[in-house]
Amino acid sequence: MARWEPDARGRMLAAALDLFAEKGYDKTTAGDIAARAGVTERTFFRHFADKREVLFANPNPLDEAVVKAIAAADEQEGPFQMVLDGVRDAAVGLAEARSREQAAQRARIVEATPALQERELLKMAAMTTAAQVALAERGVGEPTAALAAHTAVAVFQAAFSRWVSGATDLGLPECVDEAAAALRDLR
Amino acid sequence: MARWEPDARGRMLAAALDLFAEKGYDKTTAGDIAARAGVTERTFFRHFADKREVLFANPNPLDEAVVKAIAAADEQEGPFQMVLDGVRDAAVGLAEARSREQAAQRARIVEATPALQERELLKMAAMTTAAQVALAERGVGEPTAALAAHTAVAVFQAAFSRWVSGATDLGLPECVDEAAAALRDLR
DNA sequence: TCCTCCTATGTCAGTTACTGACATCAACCG
DNA sequence: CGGTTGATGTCAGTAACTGACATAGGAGGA
Repeated sequence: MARWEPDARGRMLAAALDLFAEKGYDKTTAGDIAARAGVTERTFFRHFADKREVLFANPNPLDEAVVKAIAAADEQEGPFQMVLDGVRDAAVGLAEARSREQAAQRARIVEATPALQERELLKMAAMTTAAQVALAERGVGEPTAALAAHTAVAVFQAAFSRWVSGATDLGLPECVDEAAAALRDLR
Repeated sequence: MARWEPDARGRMLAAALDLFAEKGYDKTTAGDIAARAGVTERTFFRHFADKREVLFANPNPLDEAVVKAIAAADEQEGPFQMVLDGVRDAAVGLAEARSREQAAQRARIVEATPALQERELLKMAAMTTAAQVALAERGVGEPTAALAAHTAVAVFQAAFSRWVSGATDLGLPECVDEAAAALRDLR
């Protein structure tokens, strides 16, 4: 028999989501989450760098998909299109990992808490930087790489918020296509 | 005679900048800053919502310039151009308020500290949202407004980082122009 | 002139997010 | 069977905040 119940991490993840939805992020202490998961607070902080991270612990981060797509992109595609393809792949992956309702609940929690918005922004910025670096490796110089990356990520964010809002029946990847089309019409 | 030295806030602002540059953000406690400014820690937190805010307490925030410019924009300008004009105005304001060297020192501190990057990102996001709202008031719908705002802010960020890097002799507003031109060539 | 309210600050105790050091013990490995 | 490992517990400590209350110049009115 094991010394402890297995999957402490999974239990903490679930407990955190529940508690944040029930009482809100601010009124939930790290100790609360640990207690509901049947572990100590110290164990919580061994698994998650900080209280916010529990909402951002993602087994397959979006960055990867983006970087991979850029590395594999067709030679003659423009830099923006490269990142956009990557972002679309990431969207496919995300939609497979989470239902829209799950994503929406999480989004509601994040939206209600500035501290969590900050962290989300940081993750998006990491994705942007990753794309930038990947572009640089394909020979794209500054500031083109930065702009392409920022713009494509903006498309992703617009698509994501539209998907989550429930204003459309489209899937997340299709929302990306839609937002990309809107961008082309911009200017 | 006054009960306390005047301009406690200004002293804390200066002390914080000094200490962050000397010891780094993480190794500087709120108490350290307060002590150097000749006040108590409690007073520090009365002036700044949290330790990070001391680096972001800006008398005239960039948002304002952007919103104002969008509200005043020419009827026939496209939404992206409206935000871009606003962002350029903001750049003029920022360059007037701070020398490039001041901006660079601050940027170095922020760059070295994830917690500060998060806050910076949040401020940028606030600027984006403000622009989005201002566009909506001019009748621009979603997701166009979101994309225009995000893209223009990306231009600003690219311009700012180029200006601060010292890789060019251009002023900040001219860097914005340059980045905007690079964007037009993108696709 | 004196009284009163206002405001910025000080004082202090408390909560919560984290961190480091060390102990424990099932499981695994030779 | 004994030694090692790894996930967890325990405990003490630091630092970021927060709320409640005290203090005393200064401004304004009676």
